[in-house]
Amino acid sequence: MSENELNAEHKIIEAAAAVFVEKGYEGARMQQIADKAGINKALLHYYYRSKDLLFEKAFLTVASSIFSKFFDAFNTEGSIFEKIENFLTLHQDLLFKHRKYPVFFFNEITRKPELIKKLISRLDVSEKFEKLSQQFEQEKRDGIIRSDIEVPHLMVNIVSLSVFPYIGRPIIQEIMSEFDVSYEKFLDERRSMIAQFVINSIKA
Amino acid sequence: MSENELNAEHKIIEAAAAVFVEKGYEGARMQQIADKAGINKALLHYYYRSKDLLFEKAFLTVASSIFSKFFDAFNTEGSIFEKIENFLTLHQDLLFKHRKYPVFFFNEITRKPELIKKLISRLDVSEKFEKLSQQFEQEKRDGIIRSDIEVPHLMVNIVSLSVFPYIGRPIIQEIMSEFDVSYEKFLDERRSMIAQFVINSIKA
DNA sequence: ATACAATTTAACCAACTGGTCAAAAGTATA
DNA sequence: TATACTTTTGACCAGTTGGTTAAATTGTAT
Repeated sequence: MSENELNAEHKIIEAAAAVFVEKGYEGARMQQIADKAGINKALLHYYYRSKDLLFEKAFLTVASSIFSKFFDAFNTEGSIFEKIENFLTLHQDLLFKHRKYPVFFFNEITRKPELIKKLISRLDVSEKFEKLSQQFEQEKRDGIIRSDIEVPHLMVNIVSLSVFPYIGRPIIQEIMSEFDVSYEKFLDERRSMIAQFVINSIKA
Repeated sequence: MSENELNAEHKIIEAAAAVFVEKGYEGARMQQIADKAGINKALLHYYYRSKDLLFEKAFLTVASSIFSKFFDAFNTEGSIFEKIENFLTLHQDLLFKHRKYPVFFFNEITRKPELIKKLISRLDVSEKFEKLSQQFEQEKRDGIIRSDIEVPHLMVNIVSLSVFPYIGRPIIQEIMSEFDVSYEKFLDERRSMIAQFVINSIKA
């Protein structure tokens, strides 16, 4: 088996992920997934039994791969400000590469919240967040960031600012186009702006 | 016709909006909408021809009602900081009341971006944003907010911070539950935190 | 070459979906 | 009350959907 001639099992997951992200669970069709994978529809059921199980497998595969990268960004050398910048660079790169993923992801976990428990138990989220949280608390004690900063809020703020322009893209882009602002340029500006905005608001 | 005995046309829109928000366009069933409205399925088509047209009518009705309120918050007396606080209070009240709306809204406009043009032309968005933008620029010239603040980014930042905890609720809530943080409390804390966070980062 | 298991397919199916239609029920007008 | 209209309904339909099955094909070990 060569590297680009994947086996059916793997081809199916790739095709399923692409179709599910594009159309959502309800809008996706098993036939379309089979076509994209270049196989017969019955083979989908041979390997993954049902649409539900195929979705879960594809969802968890892609989500695990993406989320595990997020934590890596904080396991780098440097100050807390540099780490925030590292995370945002990685986050923005991934968002740029997978523009449709955020809306898909948040829609599906809202439709079926059990997915989150399965995703979290795959990655070692608790432990990683614990470390991250302690790091922020240390920076507070060291007087590097403001002592009234609540760490959970700060983390949510950083992700919010980074991901929302991709979730709300159609409406923000349309409004901005009326003011002749290019959305590509807008997104690019945000790369440095967000870090600046966050750091401004937390530095002691 | 009494006030709570609505006519069929109106009952249908209310039922449609509820089912569409709950299940999304693809997941919603005409039969379920008819049941919720307490009428026959054929009557849906009698009034609104097709699922597509019914969806568009229900979507635009609800979205227009919500969005028009947003602009009101900025047409109040007081400093720019008070206006930001006003907007965030209203925004958070609406989000609390319609928790499932954001994910529905952003999913549907991603699926069908034409909806945005129709929504924007209904409200007088261009004019309202122009006014709002000029107001921010004036505050910059008056030295009340930092002169390097880009207004479009600031507006997106404010909305991002406010709405994201409702979009990402399932995953944030699950992670926080592992650290014994109540999500209700977390959302409540954000009401004052967001305004503080934004003002910290823009005040001159 | 043969037997056996794993993979892949074409054909099929029952359930469901959005949508139609002709008839019935209701309502106003003369 | 007879007439013309709008509103509401039950029954129905064609197309689509996820899923099944038995047979064919391929791979593999003996």
